[in-house]
Amino acid sequence: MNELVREPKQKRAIEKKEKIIKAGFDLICENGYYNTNTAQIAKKAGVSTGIVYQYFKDKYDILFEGLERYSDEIFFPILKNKEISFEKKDFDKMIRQMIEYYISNHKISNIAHEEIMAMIHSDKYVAEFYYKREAEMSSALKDILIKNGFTEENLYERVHIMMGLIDNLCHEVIYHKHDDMNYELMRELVIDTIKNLFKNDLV
Amino acid sequence: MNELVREPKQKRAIEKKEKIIKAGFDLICENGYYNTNTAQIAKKAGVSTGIVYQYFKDKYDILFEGLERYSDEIFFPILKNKEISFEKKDFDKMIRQMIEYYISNHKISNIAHEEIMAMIHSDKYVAEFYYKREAEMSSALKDILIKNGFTEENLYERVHIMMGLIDNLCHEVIYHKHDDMNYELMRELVIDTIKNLFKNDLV
Amino acid sequence: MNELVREPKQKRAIEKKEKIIKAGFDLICENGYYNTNTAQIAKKAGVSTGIVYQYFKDKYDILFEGLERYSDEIFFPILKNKEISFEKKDFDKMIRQMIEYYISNHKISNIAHEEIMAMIHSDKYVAEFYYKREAEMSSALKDILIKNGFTEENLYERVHIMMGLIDNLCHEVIYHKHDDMNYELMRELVIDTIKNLFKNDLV
Amino acid sequence: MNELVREPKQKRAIEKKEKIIKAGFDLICENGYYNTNTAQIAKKAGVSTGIVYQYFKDKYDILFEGLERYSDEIFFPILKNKEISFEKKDFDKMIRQMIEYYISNHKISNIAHEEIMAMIHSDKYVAEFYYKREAEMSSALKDILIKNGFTEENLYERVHIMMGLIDNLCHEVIYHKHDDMNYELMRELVIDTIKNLFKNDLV
DNA sequence: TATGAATGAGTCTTCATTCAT
DNA sequence: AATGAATGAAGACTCATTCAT
Repeated sequence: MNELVREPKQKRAIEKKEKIIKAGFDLICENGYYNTNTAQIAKKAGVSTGIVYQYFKDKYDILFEGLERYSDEIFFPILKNKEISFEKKDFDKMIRQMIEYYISNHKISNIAHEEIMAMIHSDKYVAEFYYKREAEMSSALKDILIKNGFTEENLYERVHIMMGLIDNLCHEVIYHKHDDMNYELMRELVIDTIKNLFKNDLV
Repeated sequence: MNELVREPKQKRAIEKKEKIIKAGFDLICENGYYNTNTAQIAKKAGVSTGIVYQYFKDKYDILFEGLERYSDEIFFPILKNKEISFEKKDFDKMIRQMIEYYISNHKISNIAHEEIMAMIHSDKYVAEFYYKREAEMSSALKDILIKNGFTEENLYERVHIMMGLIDNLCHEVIYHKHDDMNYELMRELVIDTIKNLFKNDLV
Repeated sequence: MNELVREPKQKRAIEKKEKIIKAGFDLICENGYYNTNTAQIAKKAGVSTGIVYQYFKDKYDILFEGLERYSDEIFFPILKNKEISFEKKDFDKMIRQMIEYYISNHKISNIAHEEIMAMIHSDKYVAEFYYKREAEMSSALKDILIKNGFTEENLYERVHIMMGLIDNLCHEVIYHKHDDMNYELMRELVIDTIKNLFKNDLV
Repeated sequence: MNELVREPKQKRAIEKKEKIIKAGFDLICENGYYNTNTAQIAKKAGVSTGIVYQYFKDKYDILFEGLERYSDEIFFPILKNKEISFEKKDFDKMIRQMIEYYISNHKISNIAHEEIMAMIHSDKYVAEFYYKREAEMSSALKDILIKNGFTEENLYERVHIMMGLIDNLCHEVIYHKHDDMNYELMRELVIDTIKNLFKNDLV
């Protein structure tokens, strides 16, 4: 363990640190944590192996800082999307937009998404981080909905269930096209189900 | 890579192979694939390291055969449960039983479940295997429901959505107790949601 | 840390372990612990680097087992010397023989002696081991002297002081020939001093 | 190897160099040469790592200059002690004072003493330096004794033997309390032995 | 079949030293 | 004269896989 891990202050150093994080995270997202080594990370970041350990405690630390920087982009980009209308009257449209957005986003970071999910399931701290972030995002979405006139009652729970439904649907659509599953139909069933969850708000 | 992997025919040999699979799978489930080595597996199985490579192409092969043998126990034990009534008139009870069963089962194989989920997300072939099995199980459940009087229309899709809802709920309950989430409430919401999915069958 | 360090049972394996200990100890004695690496040890022992860690927990472990095997040869060979007479009447001769023996022995394992002394001074466990062994040897010498008619009173302490005097003298003679020091004279002074320590036994 | 090591002439530069030497020596004394790195030294000295190599050829050089500055304090402080009377008539008292002083001094710089001893035994140049200094100190002590009326004959050799006896005794007392060794007794035996060495001077 | 000893490439990490600024 | 970022070789240790018996 290097006791002299430094927090870079000069602009160039900060950029270098970011480069390492990006390179490390990209590689891990592409090949998995165990199939990525520090030499590869250093090479991709355009630095020497030694410098890596002046910015990071260990290989794991690179992953973790990467998670902090980039996992929102992969898992929770919806709330940043300005085109989605969260108004009650646009509910049906909103759900459809969220699904569309989710799927297109998943498709871009397909492998990354899966590799990170793998880590969430195998590493305690990654899991902790992810679930905390997930809770924050559910809360944020809840707040947005309240602002748009949704009833507060059970809202957190309903939002959570809704996110799960969307998540499962999209995952299904993207990854494991079962031949005998009708995805158009499934999408409509999911949307109906979500609407039912919010039936009190939708008159 | 050993080209001479043999399929054991004698009884003792078959038992030995099974021992290795069991030992390997147990260890991987407990500590993860990358944190389990072949020496440990051999030791736990009570065989020499060398013999392992007469039964298996490589370490990965042990995992895979383990998956084939034991993953159902971890992921899809519900259908084997004789106490669950799948009749239409017991629908509410059925859902509750499934949730109960799912949770108690998860709790037992907590770590195993997570480690395998990790592999599903990081390994193409494990994923393929799992999703195929998942589809088979959904089909089987669908058939059971049909036998018990459920409408066939969209049934496969509805079953899939239902399983996802239960899965998310249980995962939530078991792993990441968010302080501000009311799980009793959530459970009832999920059950209502599922009932809504099958409203045509439930008059 | 390798949990699977094995204690070799087959003859060839035991020989191999001994070879590693010998190679490691020799290299450490010649170049010092920090200037010896595991690859060198393996090479000198004629084995691969990997095998080293099947017999030893770590590099330090090699050193320590070497100490247990060989340090007596370097530090306390006197008692094994059959030619030395420990009888009271031969006291003067005995001292001279011990000095001779010590010096010739030191000269052979000159560097080894110093490298181990270095470790004794810098490593807690090596020190502990050495001082325990030293005490055992002083006790053994005491017992021999008692058997040869020496008074038991204060004998342990007198033996210890005697050993220190011989040690210093020999070290002086071998390592740092100070130009202005007369070693012949010093030797005689030391012998006289020792005789004085045992004057009650020597009439 | 840096060919441009400069000898600092300005006061501030000299102070900086001294700071590095002190920091380096302190750290090495505490943790050993191999467990001290240049970054730690620079940090403790309050300078940058780069500057170190403007004042010193390499890490070893820092150690060596430290030795030159500070080793006397650790190994030969006795001669500087004004309270010790070296007169013939106070001989018994002198020996006792020296032993006391030695022990209390050892106790303070316990670890430092051992770490430097380790280097003396493992490094040729450190050994050379130390033994030269030791000889100078013996000479100085000899001169003091002559001034106080001691016979010159064999004095250098007798002083050396005496120092060795004290050294061994103190080391014994401080480091490895053997349960079965009577230290009070040993001390008296050593004092008697030393007196015997100087019996011609003590009538 | 079976053993377990043996291999050696591969991994993370450290650190003395140099270099751009 | 000074900084501290950067280098990269080197080291301890691991482990899937093979081999001699």
